[in-house]
Amino acid sequence: MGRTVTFDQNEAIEKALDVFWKKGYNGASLRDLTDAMKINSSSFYNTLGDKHQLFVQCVKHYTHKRRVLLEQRAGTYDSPRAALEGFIHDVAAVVIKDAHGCFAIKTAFEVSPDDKRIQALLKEDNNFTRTFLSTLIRSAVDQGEMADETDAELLADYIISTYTGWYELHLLHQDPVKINKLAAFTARQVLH
Amino acid sequence: MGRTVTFDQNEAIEKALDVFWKKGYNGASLRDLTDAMKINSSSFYNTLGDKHQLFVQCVKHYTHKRRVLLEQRAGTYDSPRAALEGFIHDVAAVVIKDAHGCFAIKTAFEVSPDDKRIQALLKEDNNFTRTFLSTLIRSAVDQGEMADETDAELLADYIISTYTGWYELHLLHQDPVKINKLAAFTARQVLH
DNA sequence: TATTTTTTGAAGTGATTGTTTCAGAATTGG
DNA sequence: CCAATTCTGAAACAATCACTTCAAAAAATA
Repeated sequence: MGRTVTFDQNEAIEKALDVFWKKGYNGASLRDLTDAMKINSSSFYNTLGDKHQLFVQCVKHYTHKRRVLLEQRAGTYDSPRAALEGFIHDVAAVVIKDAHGCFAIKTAFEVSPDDKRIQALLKEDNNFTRTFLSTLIRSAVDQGEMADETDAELLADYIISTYTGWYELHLLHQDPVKINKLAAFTARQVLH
Repeated sequence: MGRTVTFDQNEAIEKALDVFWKKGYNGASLRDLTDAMKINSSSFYNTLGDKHQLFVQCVKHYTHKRRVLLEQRAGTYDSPRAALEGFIHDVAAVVIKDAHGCFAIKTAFEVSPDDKRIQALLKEDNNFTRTFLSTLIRSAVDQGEMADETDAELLADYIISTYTGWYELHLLHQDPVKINKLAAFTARQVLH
């Protein structure tokens, strides 16, 4: 047996994600990426493949991390209605925090129309969030916290499409108050 | 006097806009652009400036065109409430039609954090839409078509942020029914 | 039509793109 | 400690990037 790889692959992907997040897929050069990952390009091509494969790994890493976070948070609430309200305000906090917007949304607009591999990953991530929300909504209905005639799927899509817009508004105006107001308004609308 | 420019500058900008719209700022090469515009690169640099100046012109062209269309449509309705409802369904139709999403939103995510010139243009466009909507809402309130306590600014931001998300959903799922359902739901929520 | 002015086409600029090559350093199992 | 194997660093790859140069073609004025 020969020498083993010295650098942490997961750590490298996180560094690369930062670069892609900031500069986008086309805006990030391989030099930007290898500089951030602190590995030589030969090591990169030997282990992680090429630029596109790295990007796929970054998208997977990002969506997986969000998924885990989502499930962790959900467990801390003691009613589905409270979980929904918590979700909406959590999203607002993330929108305000992320300087370059949501990596998934950014990627959806930049590469997804022409890159079916990436599109499939983002679609899957989107479906997960929708299922997560619609399940929560159905539980709330079952427990009498929300009206019986509520369309869970529709309301889930509604919530998702609403907060997507918050990212754009924050990118342009950088006004945290505006985002928080919108979140409060959305919570009121959804939970009436 | 010498020779005059033979190509139509406005037409060239429209062609360039198509390329930027499809490939993004970083994804579009100068070859892509001059090929689409059907002019030589020397003619391009002599008249339109460089890549970034062309992009600025494209953003201006796009936002201006939308602005004109918005004002035209608004005149065809006979009540502010009907105009609001019409606006929401018009947006849904555009979302379904545009293969690569809204150029302004796409650009907001791709370049606006690092390009203050572009950010300012998009912010201005966004402000125009908000003013347009909030004016409409205030008129509706004045005419007794909407509740007195309505926060016009907030509701305008709410509508904008909601339909931004429709673009992303349509990019990923390409499901017109879903978009129309969301539009109908949003109209119901806003106009209750 | 002659002259002046400007545009145009083709080729070429250096820099950067993503990717490869390969010799030598490093680390493993025997 | 040796030999086999694998990783690493630096240099180089062709292709493409945004952009320039310049002579010749074209058109406007006189």
